[in-house]
Amino acid sequence: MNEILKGHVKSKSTNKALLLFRNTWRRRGRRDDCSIDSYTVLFVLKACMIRSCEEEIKHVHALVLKLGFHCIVFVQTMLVNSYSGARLVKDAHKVFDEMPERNVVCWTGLISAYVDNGRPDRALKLFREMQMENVEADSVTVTVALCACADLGALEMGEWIHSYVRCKRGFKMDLQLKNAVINMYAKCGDIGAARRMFDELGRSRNVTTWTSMIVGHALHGQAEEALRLFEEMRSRKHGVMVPNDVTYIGVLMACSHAGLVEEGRRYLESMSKECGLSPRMAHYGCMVDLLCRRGQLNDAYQFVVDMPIRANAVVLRTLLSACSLQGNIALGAKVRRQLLETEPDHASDNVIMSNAYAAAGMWDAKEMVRAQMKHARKVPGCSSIELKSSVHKFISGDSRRQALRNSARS
DNA sequence: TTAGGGTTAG
Repeated sequence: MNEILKGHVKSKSTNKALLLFRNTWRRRGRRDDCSIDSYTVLFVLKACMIRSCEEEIKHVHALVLKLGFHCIVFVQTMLVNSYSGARLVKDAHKVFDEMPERNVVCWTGLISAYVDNGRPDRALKLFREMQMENVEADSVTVTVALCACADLGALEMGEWIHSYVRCKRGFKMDLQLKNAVINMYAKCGDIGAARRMFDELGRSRNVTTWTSMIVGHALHGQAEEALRLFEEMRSRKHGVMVPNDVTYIGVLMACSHAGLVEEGRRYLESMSKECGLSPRMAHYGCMVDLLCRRGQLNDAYQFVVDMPIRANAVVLRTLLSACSLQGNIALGAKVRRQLLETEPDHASDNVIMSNAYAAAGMWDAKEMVRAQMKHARKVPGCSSIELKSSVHKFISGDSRRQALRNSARS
């Protein structure tokens, strides 16, 4: 049965996998050869992880305890990963805490869990704890830790990790890790270091290497270089290098930062025509941003109306912010009405609109929005700085400073 | 037979 389960999970047929397991579970006891073992629950947990269903994971977790498989490290690691996939980081951490022995894979699983769930600061703290427990990081752990640095903008920590892997004897830096280094430098503001690493890679670059560098240049406002790299990537010089949908996000971001409307439209069109890729919300979002930055608000609105998919709140908010900044009250009010349908109770939309009314001297309208805001949920603003490889987080309206002691140099 | 890799709009 395990082989069939494995096949279903591999082909992402999670329904079939769970159905097979349920039937086998029901039949248990009637036959002597009940084939449920720790491998079975491992595959079932993997199916649950793909589905990210909280109830299913908790149900299988209960079964794991009942069957006595809770001390098997493979099962425990899969539980950590499954809980993380369902955004239940506390549960993932609880499983980890209860593990009698932890190896590098389960440490990496929990570090990834925090990165995946928007807590890169906690991820780096764990990375340091892991080292203090003398568990040696491997290339996967380091790749994930570098991603946490990139998310936090923690350049010092990223540099330390980079020099650690370069100096450590016998440590093999594979391409995925090198790509993570490029991404870390680009996101942490050292575009020169990112580019040096990219140049060093030469012919061993893959599509992710190219994409990371294109996105990096775009984020630094170096649109010309980003687009030049894209054209170079597509030239025969580098063999067959097919851009993917993320590469196109980088290209559209570059166009947006440089105000290249026509080029942006052309790239969006070429995405499906030349590469057979379907634009996603993020691509349309880039185009809306591009039109807005050029001051073409009506074109941006028409673009949203003509989009083959319904605009999400992020796209509408891009448009609303641009209307507010450029003083287009009428269009702003129209977009805000759509936003209220798409995502009501988002305080920042009302703040944007209220400020727009205030800037236009429309005090009654402003007061009306302010009155509505009293019932809205407010999410506090948050920022962080890195000092001597420690990340310090500040929450607005909160005098407490959360010093996150994740010093790297221990 | 068994666990981990992270280039994504604002």
